[in-house]
Amino acid sequence: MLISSWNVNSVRARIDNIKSYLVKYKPDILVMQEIKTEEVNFPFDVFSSLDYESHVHGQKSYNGVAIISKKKLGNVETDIIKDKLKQSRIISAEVEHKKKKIKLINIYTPNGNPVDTPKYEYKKKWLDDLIKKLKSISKTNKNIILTGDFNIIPAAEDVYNPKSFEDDALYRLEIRKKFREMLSLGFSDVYRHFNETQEGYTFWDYMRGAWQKNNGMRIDHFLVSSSIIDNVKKININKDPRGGEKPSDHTPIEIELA
DNA sequence: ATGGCCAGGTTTCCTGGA
Repeated sequence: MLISSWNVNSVRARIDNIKSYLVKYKPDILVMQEIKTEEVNFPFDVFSSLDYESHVHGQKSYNGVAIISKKKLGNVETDIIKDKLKQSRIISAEVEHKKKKIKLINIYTPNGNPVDTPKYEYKKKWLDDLIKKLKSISKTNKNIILTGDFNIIPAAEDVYNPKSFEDDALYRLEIRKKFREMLSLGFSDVYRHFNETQEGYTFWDYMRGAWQKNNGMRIDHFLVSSSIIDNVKKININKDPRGGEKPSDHTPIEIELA
């Protein structure tokens, strides 16, 4: 089973890119972030014509997440975190794989910049609420896949210029600690599980020729429970879409479950 | 050495992104 996560930076502006990606790589499940549209304007028909069912937690202009799947999903929820600002940043569902009932959680963590503003406080609170929820879910379901745009650079090797990001909301020590806190609950950072030091950027800014210079960062992740890690055959950061026409600034990250 | 982008909506500027 191939599961992919991609911050598409507008599902409507990116629809041709997404279609090409689905046709070429045929993920069983694609979770998307920053769809930037309400459910009423979501292109359900495009995805159903490619045999995907769609589940959407939309929002006008900003944020918004969705899960599209070739496999039947159960128990879709969009409110497992109470979001004070009512932003659409999480959607979860259950999928069955090899007799395991897996809870798949798709997140779009707040960016948090600039750090001396309420935006940063919102990010910290949002991550604290997520961590609390992960703890409680873990009690009843041991098979969890947490994926999406975490807006966290976990370590120095995950950004082209760590020095300049020390006081950035994506890399501040306080934020990296929240990522470690998630790992301490028993999750594996799948990319680092398979790649000890190799860089694995998933985002390159549109500005300053970042893509051409490979000035990237690793902020999109797959975290899986210990019960799932042995099912993971491989993880791949698929750079093709980032190099294409009118790309998103993020590129898909994919895991293959055996 | 410096600045460089893109999307949506409130549309010819503003906000947000990372």
